[in-house]
Amino acid sequence: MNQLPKAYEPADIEKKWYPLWENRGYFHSDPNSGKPPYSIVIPPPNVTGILTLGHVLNNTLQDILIRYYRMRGYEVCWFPGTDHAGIATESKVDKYLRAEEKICRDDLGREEFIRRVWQWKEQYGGKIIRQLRTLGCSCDWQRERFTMDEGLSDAVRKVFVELYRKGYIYRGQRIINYCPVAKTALSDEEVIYKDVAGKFWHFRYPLADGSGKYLVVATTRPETMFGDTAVAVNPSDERYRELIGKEVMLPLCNRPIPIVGDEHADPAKGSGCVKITPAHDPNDFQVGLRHHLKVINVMNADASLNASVPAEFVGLDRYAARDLVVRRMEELGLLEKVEDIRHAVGYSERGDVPIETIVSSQWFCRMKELAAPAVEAVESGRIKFHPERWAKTYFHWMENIQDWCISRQIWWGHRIPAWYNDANGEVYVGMEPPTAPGQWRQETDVLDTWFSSWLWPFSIMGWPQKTVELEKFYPTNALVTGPDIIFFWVARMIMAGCEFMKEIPFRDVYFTSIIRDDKGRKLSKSLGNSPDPLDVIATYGADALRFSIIYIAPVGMDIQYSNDKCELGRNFANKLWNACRFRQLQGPVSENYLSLPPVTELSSDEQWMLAKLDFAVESSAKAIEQFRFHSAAHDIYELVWSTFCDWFIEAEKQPLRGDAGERARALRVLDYALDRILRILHAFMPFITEELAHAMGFLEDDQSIMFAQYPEKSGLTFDEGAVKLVDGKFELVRQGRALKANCSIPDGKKVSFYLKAHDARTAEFLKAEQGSIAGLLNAERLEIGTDEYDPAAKGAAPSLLGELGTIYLPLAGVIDVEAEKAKLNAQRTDLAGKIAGASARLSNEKFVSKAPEAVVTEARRQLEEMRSKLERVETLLRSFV
RNA sequence: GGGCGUAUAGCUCAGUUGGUUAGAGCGCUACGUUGACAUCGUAGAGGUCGCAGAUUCGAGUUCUGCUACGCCCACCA
Repeated sequence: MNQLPKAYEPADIEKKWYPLWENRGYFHSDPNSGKPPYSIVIPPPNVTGILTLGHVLNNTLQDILIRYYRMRGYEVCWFPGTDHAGIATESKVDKYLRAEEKICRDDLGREEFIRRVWQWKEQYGGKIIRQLRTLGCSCDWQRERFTMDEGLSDAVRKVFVELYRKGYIYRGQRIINYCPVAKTALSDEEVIYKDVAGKFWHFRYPLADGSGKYLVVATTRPETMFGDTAVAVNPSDERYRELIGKEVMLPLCNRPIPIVGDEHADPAKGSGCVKITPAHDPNDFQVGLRHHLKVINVMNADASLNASVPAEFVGLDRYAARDLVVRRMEELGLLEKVEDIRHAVGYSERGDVPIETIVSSQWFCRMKELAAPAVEAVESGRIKFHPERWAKTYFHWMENIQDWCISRQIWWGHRIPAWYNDANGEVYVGMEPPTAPGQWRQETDVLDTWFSSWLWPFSIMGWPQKTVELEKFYPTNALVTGPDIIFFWVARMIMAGCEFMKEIPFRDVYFTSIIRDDKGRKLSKSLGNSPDPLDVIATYGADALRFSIIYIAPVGMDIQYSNDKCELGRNFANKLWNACRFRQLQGPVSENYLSLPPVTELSSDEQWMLAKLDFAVESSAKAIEQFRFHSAAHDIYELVWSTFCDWFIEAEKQPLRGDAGERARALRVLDYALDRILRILHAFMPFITEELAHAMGFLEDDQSIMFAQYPEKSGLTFDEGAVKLVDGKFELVRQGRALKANCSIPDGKKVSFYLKAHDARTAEFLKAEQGSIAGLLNAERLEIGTDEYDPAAKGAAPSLLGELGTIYLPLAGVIDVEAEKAKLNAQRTDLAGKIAGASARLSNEKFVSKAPEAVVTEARRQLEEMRSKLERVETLLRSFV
């Protein structure tokens, strides 16, 4: 066994263990094992993606669950993989080709472009998957999948065909969101609304009867006026009732359009007249349907104006057209006024440009029927959300669910399995191309990326084939993801699971916090405030990053992250390292550390330690099972640093210097505790715990802490009184140190203390602990008694009162009497106030009669205690006179 | 417009079903290398728990209203 270096250096250790784990197949699961299953599917990162702090948090949490349940004896499987991310990848590769080869998508043509994307994917894709290994994630890499793998593509086609045959999937002409950069339709969820400054133009539309009268209509989108096919007024609006059925002359086009009566027009808004552009506005589209209006699309795919508009506007970009329309209207004296407004404008999620709403022929999926069982699954509690409140968001969306626009006019993705026969107008939809004779032309559109993602929990396990993986691991246990994709992904997976598997895809959904910088800003490349996790790992270590991010993650709120917060985890790792180093310097591991001697043979300190350890074993396990990771991390941190290192190791330095029996027992308890601490911690800090478990001799070379059993409680029953006495003992030690510090005595200088116990039984305990207390105080001499101690007789002595007694620091002649008196007076005032409060409460008849018995008894006990404390303070004060 | 969240120490946050004297980490101050650890130790300063009411013997904790900040959904001709 090599001696541990003085400081923990994570780099080499992390590099050593991960390949070893992976090569030994530790991450690979056996669906045929008899163990109970525990499974998670990874939220598949984009194949173009690189590791961000969001991924670090998300995947650390999943790894904690996986490692925890593995140690609990489950057959765990964490299914990893990546998403083809249609639009994102297509534009990324397009950019790459433009930069590297000065060619673009359209130069290559569909087939060649797709070939090049695959090529790019093989070469650069999936980087994030390699980075997850650096973080220590114990994914079953042999089961890694990609959403465009053959099997997963089968699943997509099968689902499409099934839903088509069921009548849920249909092709229709409707208003959709359109991104002029990606030149494709988008779903409602891919539109981000931003509040921006804009203008509200009020135009005069002259009546067609030549009377010179006009109607005023207002718009934020002047360039779409060429698509106007009516002006609507409310039928109940007296001002315009007479005009319904008449026509206005659409300026610039000089095309007459009807005035229709429709409830959509709100008499209270503006002039009460509203222009109707069915091709470019969802509401107007509905009005158009009601009145059988013409639908005139005025835009090309890139959002420039098309040939349906007057010649001087054709080909103009939408914003150039807007300016020109306004100018021409003004010239015609038809611009009534312009208002500045702030309004929400839809932006394309990927392209970050304003989207267009246009009428277009697309494929849709009807969602209402699919939503019903998915709502029920969450309502009934079969699926639980953590934090629970996200269920409200989910219900709200599900109850108002709209049909899903699933077709995309791009090339990278699952091509829609539909074929058209132009000769007879027939449409064929099937898993395989049509075999019927005739000229068949396949649909050129591909499916929305999420149309494969929503099948992920079962397509990754081989569906539609019947596989042992599905049999064993579906439904999965937990899903860990961000609340930002609750609609995109979580809701749809639940729907798909219910529809195609007739079974929910997961039981618990844990929504992670969003990570921000230390100023509360979102992390983004453009702000340059997005740290590279690999740099952080290189600086602090993967364990440190993992532990820190869990430790600082507030419950259900955003995380304020900065790299220096990783010092917490690094320091913690180093503390643990040195605790083990201390133990190692004491000699080889105890033979029998896996068990404990009977309680009666343990010192009170040891009982104290083991009682705290038992508590932490239980509380941290419960916290993990309830998805309170942050609380588990805090419990363990406290256990290791404060309980084990600050107090227990320090206290055990005495028995370690004792006789052989005492020393052996101390070593055995230290080993027992350390072994368990490492196992509790392993899920959080996999590398250092594996290293230490081996270095300490807890494991053989061919073993791994990954499969060590998660600790159970010791099974011993500790004397509660004894544990409390130790708490009191440590309090006295703390007070003794405080006395020394208050008198400005350097730690290194040895002084004598006098300890007066409150009663004979306590005195007996303290006497038994005399050596221990003296050691912890680094005291020259420590006297213990119950007899009356007269500080004046030995010179004025500063003192402090604890639960068990009073500790004195006799300093003949050297202490500041006035300062001492001031301190005691402050203590007296404090106690008197509290006693007044407590006795007031106790003399309140209502409190005594209504509060639970235990609370009243406890209050009485405390009052008594404070009174006797006060008495002692006053005695001391008198002694100074 | 509808919904959700947050407000506790200088900063970031804990605080379980109401029950004594509200905690931690970082930062700050003082002292300190006693053979695990200066990535450390010891001690200390620092809080009328956003505001106003209500319920209760008792409220950081429950209820109502308000203020501030943040997020989501919808609408905006």
